[in-house]
Amino acid sequence: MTLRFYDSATAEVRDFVPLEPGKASVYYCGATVQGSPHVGHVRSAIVFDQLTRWLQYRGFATTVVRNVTDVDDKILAKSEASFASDFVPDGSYIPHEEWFALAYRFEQEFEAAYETLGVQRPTYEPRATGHITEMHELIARLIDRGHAYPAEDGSGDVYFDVRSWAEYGALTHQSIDDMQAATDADPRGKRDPRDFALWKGHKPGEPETASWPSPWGRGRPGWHLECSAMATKYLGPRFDIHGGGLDLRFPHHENELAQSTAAGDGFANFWMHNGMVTYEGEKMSKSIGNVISPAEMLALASPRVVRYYLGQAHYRSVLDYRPTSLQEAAAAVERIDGFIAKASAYARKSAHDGAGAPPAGRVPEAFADAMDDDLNIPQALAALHETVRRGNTALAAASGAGDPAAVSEALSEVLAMTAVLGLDAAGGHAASSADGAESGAHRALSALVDAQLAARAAARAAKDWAAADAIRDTLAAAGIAVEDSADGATWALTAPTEPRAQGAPTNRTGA
RNA sequence: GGUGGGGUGGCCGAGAGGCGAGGCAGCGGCCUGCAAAGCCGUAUACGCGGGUUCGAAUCCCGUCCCCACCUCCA
Repeated sequence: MTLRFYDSATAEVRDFVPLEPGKASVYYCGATVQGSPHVGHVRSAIVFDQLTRWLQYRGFATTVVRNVTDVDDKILAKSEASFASDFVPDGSYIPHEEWFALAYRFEQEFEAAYETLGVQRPTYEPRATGHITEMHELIARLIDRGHAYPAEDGSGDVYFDVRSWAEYGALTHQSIDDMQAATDADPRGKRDPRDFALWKGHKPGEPETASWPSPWGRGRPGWHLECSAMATKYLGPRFDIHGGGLDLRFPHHENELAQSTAAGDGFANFWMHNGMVTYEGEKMSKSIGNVISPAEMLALASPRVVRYYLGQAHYRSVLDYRPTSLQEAAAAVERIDGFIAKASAYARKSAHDGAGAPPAGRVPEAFADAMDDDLNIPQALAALHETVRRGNTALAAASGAGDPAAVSEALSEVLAMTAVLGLDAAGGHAASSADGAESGAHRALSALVDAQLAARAAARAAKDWAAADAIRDTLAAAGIAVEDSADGATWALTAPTEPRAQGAPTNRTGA
């Protein structure tokens, strides 16, 4: 099967033919760093990380650009509020914080969340404030071509002239005349209420530090412009894929497309949009307040489980979060990890030459076909679980004599699949407690548990079942699960997912 | 008003004219001292009403409901 993606602009699945053979260029919208990340941001990053990893697996030299919007109305407003006399710190915002300090602080929070959840760093991660000159050049081109104009009210704003561009609305298949007039449309110096700001004139009261000189007066960038300027700077006037959340399709991406194509650039060949995350059927949104932070999720489950959960649905569908969601994901992850741990141990044992566990190999054909088909992750996961089952069967068959070849093959395939899914990267390291995790505390615990298991083995040998079971129960109560196998007992810490996580996150705001 | 996405078994979640993806939970079995883990088996599922067809969850007509975007949002 050839690699195909759904293109939002044409509303169809098309073969992916890169502009340059063997290469792929991807731009996806990162965050406006005006607050802490929430799961929607992280889902989007995971989706495009999966895309990146799959392009890389398919052999494309992939260049990925993700922007940081580090100046905008909200960042300035949050900063301004932090200086107000009646400002109340709420845990996320602190008093007297300059806008650039606030933006950078949240940028680092985003980076930490991405890192924890195994999102590969993009090739480039440009900030809007670092590309003012490129934006000016783009604005000048648009004015020259008759698609932009300085505000007629002397505000210093520069607007894109939507009526001058017949293709405006092409991305979302809307015509300007059918669009509902925005309730807060501020006509100011606009020729049409749909015209959007490329450049925002500096206003009295706004910090001087958030303004830059320009041919149209001091000011700062309009939101949409930065993406056009930075995408074309790093990827060229035409590139392969532009991504982002579905809610960015309009107006953000529509405006990007309009300004770039009106300026004469080809811009994106494919538009890919990930679906929203909902909370029990309702969209998570800052304005509604029903958001769950990645931090809250990570308090309930390991990074690996959170990554699995956020990445398990098809990227275009809605992902609905419920209080039981993470437990369900944890069960699936434990099944996968259980196989990896057992198969790795088996491979080390059976490899008399000390070769150890096999490295990640090729992905099964069924998995590859699913991924090629517009990143059909749910179907790819079916292939993953089938391989795990096959591997477990091989392990069971091996308990007598063995089927090391089959175990080794399944393990290498499973490792390849988890690598493509980014599960191996989440949390910084694999979750297997059988090896790794060589902290002092772990060593100490290991010694204590091994002693307990030795005592239990002795009790079992003496057929003192009561004593043996008492030891197992004690360990279980401490969060240590014991598993017997043909060659002795193994133990593992019970996954951190709280079995009683029935209630909604307690610090859910609103409602 | 305009644009787009949905309603699949107890739950999550694929599929898109004929073989009941996969996971979780449940039930039966194997294994186990008992468990756990693992393996095998196990479901009159496709919002509702019509229609087309040898055959429809998938196509057509009608109908009900949900969600998103059109305003900052991943």
